[in-house]
Amino acid sequence: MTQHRPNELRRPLTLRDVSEACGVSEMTVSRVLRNRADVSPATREKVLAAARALGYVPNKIAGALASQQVNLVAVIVPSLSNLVFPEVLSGISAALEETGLQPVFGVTNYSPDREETVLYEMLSWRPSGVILAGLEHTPAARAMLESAGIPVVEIMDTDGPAIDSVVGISHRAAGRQMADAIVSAGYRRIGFLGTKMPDDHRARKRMDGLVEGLAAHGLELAATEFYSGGSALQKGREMTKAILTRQPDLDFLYFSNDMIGAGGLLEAIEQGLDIPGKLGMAGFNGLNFLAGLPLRLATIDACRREIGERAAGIIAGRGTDGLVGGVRIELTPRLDPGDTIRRQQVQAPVSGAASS
Amino acid sequence: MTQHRPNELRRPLTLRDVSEACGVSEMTVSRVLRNRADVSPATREKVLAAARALGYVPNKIAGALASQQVNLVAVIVPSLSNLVFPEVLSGISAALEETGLQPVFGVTNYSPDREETVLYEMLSWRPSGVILAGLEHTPAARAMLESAGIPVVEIMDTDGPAIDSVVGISHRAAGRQMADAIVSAGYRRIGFLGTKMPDDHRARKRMDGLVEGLAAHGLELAATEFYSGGSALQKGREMTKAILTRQPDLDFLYFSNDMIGAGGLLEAIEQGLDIPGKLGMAGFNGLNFLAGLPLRLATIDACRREIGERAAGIIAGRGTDGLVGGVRIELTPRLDPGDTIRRQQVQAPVSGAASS
DNA sequence: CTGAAAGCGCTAACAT
DNA sequence: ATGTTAGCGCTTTCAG
Repeated sequence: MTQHRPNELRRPLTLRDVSEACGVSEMTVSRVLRNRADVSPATREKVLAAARALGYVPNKIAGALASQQVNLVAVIVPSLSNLVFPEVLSGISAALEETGLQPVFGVTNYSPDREETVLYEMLSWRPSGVILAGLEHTPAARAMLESAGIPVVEIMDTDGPAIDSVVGISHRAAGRQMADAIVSAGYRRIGFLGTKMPDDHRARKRMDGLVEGLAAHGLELAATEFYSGGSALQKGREMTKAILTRQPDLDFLYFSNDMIGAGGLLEAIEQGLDIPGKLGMAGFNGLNFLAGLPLRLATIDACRREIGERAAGIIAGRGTDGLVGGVRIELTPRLDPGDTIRRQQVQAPVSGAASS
Repeated sequence: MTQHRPNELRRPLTLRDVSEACGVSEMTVSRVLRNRADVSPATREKVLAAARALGYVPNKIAGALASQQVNLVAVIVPSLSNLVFPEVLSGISAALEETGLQPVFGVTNYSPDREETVLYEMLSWRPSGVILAGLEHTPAARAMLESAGIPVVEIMDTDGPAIDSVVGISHRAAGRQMADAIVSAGYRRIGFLGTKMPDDHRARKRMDGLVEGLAAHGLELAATEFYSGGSALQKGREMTKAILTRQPDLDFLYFSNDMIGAGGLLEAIEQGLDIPGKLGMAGFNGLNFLAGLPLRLATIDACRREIGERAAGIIAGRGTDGLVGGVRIELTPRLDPGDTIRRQQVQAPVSGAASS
C-alpha cells in the first residue's frame, strides 16, 4: 500500500531522510527519536509516522560519537561451554534489561593474551563499563583497565586485589569450607580430581583452599588426578576409575566441578561402593540441573546468577551517583552436603592411630 | 619510572595526542595503527612507541563513522541456558577469530518481541552481518533484516523460507527420521515428552515430524507429556514417572531434548525396566557431555558447532566476493541409536493389518 | 518549542 | 612516504 520504492539505492537511511519526509528539521527529528520531552505532540506524531514508514534505524555510531555516550557494557568471560558462565551472563542480561544498557560478550578461552586482545577490541568501542572474570590479567590489560576511566567489575573471585570493583566468592575459602566438612564427617583419605588448566585460577584456588583446610586438621591429600579437556560425565568416570584403582583405600573424592563429580558419582554407584558410608564425594558449583541423579552430589553453590546481577547493578548504578570508589562484594557460598557426605559426626581422632 | 602525569584530565586519548607525542601527522599515525603498508619502518616504530607509552586505545566509534565499516557481527540467540547455543556461539567465535570480525551476542529468552528489540538495538550499530536463530520473526524484525543491506544468516532450522541465507537442519525431517528408526526397531506404543514453550518452534517441528513419520506407518502417538521451565534431569524423571504411570504399556519414549531424556533414562533404569528390550528411549541434540551415563541415550546430532562455523563463514565470505545471493546449507543430522533403541529388526506387523 | 551552526575522532581521497 | 582537506551522521550548544 505504501509507495515503497524498490530501495535500489542501498544507502542506509539517515536522520535527514526522515527530516525531509516529514518536513521537520533534523534536530527536532532527533529529539523525537530520543524521546525528549520538549517536542509538541503534533510534530512528534508526524515524525514517528515518517520514521516508521521509512523503516529508519538510527545510527548509534554517529550518535555515540556526537554525544560521547555509549550504552554498551563489555562482558568478558573465559568460556561458554563451562555452563557456569552462561548463568552469569543471564544474570547480567536480566539486571541490565531495564537500564538502557546493553551487554556485549567476549570470550577468551582461558587465555590471558586472548583476554587482552578482546579487551582492547571492546574498549575501543568506549563502553560504559567492563565486567570480566577473575583477578588475573596481563600487565597490559591491567593498564588498559586502570586508565579506561570507566567502572570495572571483576567477577567470580575475591581472592586477591581488585582493580576497581569485585563481586564474587572466595574460592580458597570454599575449598577450606569443604575440607572442614569432609574432615568433620570423619573422612581421612582424601583424593582430589580436577582440571590441569594452568589458567583456571579459581579451580586452583579451590584446591589450595582444600589443601590448607586439610592441613589445619593435620591431613594432606592422599591422591590427585588431573585431566584436560572439557568437563563431562565421561571424564569424571574415567578419572574416578583411575584414582580408585591406584589407591583403593581413599574414603573421599573431591572433584573440582560438578560435571566430573557427577560422572564420578555414577561410576562409584555402578561399582557398588557404599556412598556416603565408605566413600564420600563432593563437587563444586551447585549446578542444579544435575538434580535427578540417583544421589544428590554434595556441592558448594557458586552464586553465579547473583554475581552477574550484582556486577551489572554496580555498572548501572555508577551512571547515577558519579564516581564512587570500587565496591567489594563477597558472597557467601552455601555448602550443600546432598547425599554424598555422611551426616553423622564421626568422632575418630584425625591422625595416627585409628582413623575411622 | 616513566613520567606519567596523574592523568587527572580524564579525557580519553586521541590520535592527536599520539601525533603530538611523536611529531608525526595524525594521518600517518592512523596509518600505522591500522597496519597499512605504506609507512616507513622508522616512523612506524616512532609512532608505535608513542602509542604504547601513552596507552592509546583507538576510538572505533569515530573510525567506523568515518570509514563506514564496522567489524562487528550481530549474533542473536534465544537462550544461553540451553546448552545448545553456547556451542553454536563457540563455532561462530572460532570461525571469526582470524577474519578481523567480532561477534556480538544478544539474547531473546525465546520472546519474538525481545528479539525485535535486540535486533533493532544491534542494527543501530551497523554491523557487517547478522546471525540469528530460527526462521520465525515479527513482521517488523523481518522488515528490518530485509532492508538492512547486510548479509543475514538464519541458523538452526531449515524448515521454511529464509530471508537471505540459512544454515541448519530440518527438525521436521529429524522427527521423521526418528519415527522411522523407532518403528523399524519394532516399537509401537510411542510417548512424546517435551516442552510446552509455544515459541520453541524447533521443538515443535521435531514433534510434528515425529507425528508425520508415525502416521506414515499407520501409527500415532500413544501419549504426550509437556512441561515448562528449564530442561533438567529432574524434570525428565518426573515426566517419565508421570507418563508411565498414566500409561504403563508404552514401549517407547521420545524426549524433545537430551537433558530431559537423560533424566528419563535414569528413572527408567532405576525402575528396573528392560531397556531397550521392553522400553526404547531417545532424545535430541547429541549432547556429548552426557556420555558416561549407564546407557548411551539414542539421539540425533544437531550439528550445533558446525552450524555456527558455517554461518560465520558465510558472513566472513561476503566481504570478499560482493553480494552473492542467499546461501542455503542444510546439514544432515546423524541418528545415533546408542544403547536405548534395540538393534535387531522386529518383524511384527505394524497394526491390525500389514501397513509397511 | 524549534532551528542553525559547530564539532565529536577518525579516515577516504586527494595532494605533495 | 607523508600531509591536507573534507566530511561520516549525529548531538551539543546556543539562538530564536
